[in-house]
Amino acid sequence: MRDPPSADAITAWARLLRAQTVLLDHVQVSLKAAGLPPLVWYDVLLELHRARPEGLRQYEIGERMLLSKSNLSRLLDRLVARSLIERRTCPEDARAQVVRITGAGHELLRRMWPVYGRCIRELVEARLEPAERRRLAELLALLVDGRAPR
Amino acid sequence: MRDPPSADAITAWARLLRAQTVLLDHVQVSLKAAGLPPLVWYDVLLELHRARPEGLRQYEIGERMLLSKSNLSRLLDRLVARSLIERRTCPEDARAQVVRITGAGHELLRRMWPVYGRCIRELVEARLEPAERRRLAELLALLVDGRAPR
DNA sequence: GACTGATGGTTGCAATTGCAACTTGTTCTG
DNA sequence: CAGAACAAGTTGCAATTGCAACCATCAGTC
Repeated sequence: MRDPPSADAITAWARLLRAQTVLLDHVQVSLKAAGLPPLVWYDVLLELHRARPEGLRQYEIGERMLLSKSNLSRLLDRLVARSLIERRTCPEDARAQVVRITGAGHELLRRMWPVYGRCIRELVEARLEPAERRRLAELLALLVDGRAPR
Repeated sequence: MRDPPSADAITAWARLLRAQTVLLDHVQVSLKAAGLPPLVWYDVLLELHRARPEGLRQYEIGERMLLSKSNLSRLLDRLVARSLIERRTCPEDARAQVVRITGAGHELLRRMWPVYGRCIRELVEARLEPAERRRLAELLALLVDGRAPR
């Protein structure tokens, strides 16, 4: 190839993929072992928790979480089926749905957090010193947002 | 929860998830836009390329890539169907399959690399200084392997 | 106000994935 | 060496995902 990436860029990339796969896998397995739903449910509910009390429109959730809209639509169906969220048509825009978290949704967040939090302690806190964690977070932010003045 | 993870651990974790999602998505979209197969094909072929000339047993590929065996079995079916790899029964163990990359497999690696490599340049090399890339790689390695003396 | 193009969301369909059961062959134990 | 436990892969089935077509509504233009 014309201008191949530098070796250290490739290494960083490879390790990013690997780290994410390994750690995420650990979390998913832990959740499943505890009889809890998949992580993406937690993420959705957490977004909705943060967006209280107004809730979010579906496309806003999709943007934040980088989920395709069809995927999201059916994911929300499942959450509605368990009464973890409620979907109601938006007063200002009849096409749109406004999504809100329910009491049961909060309850599930509360039950998932101990397992999820423990994973974060084991996987991140136990393996990196505070300064290292901060540095890692900083570098990952650069990776996502570039050096743009935000 | 009893002993919640520190804020910086949570931030680092959240950014890791986000970084991986955003960057990986970019790569997948680029590959698709170029009419190329998904990244996991590349990864498998690359493992097999590295393992020349003997090839690998299926479970070895599974271990390296953290793929479930049923998933892997069918993924390899697809690669065989395109003649990118060949599967033949292992002489020492009649249960096992030995997998090798073919000429067409190498050819596909060669065609995917420009697109993949460009992504790495854009996503990693362009956004982090060399020292930052090395530091990131270092921290991610700690995250995966712990501080164990390797 | 009717027409055109964009937007928010859903749905049908095909491809991928995960789980559990199964097949075949190996290894261990007595 | 028989029998039990185990390991490598495959397969059936259900759940999830992605893509494209679609429906309904909204916004802009004339």
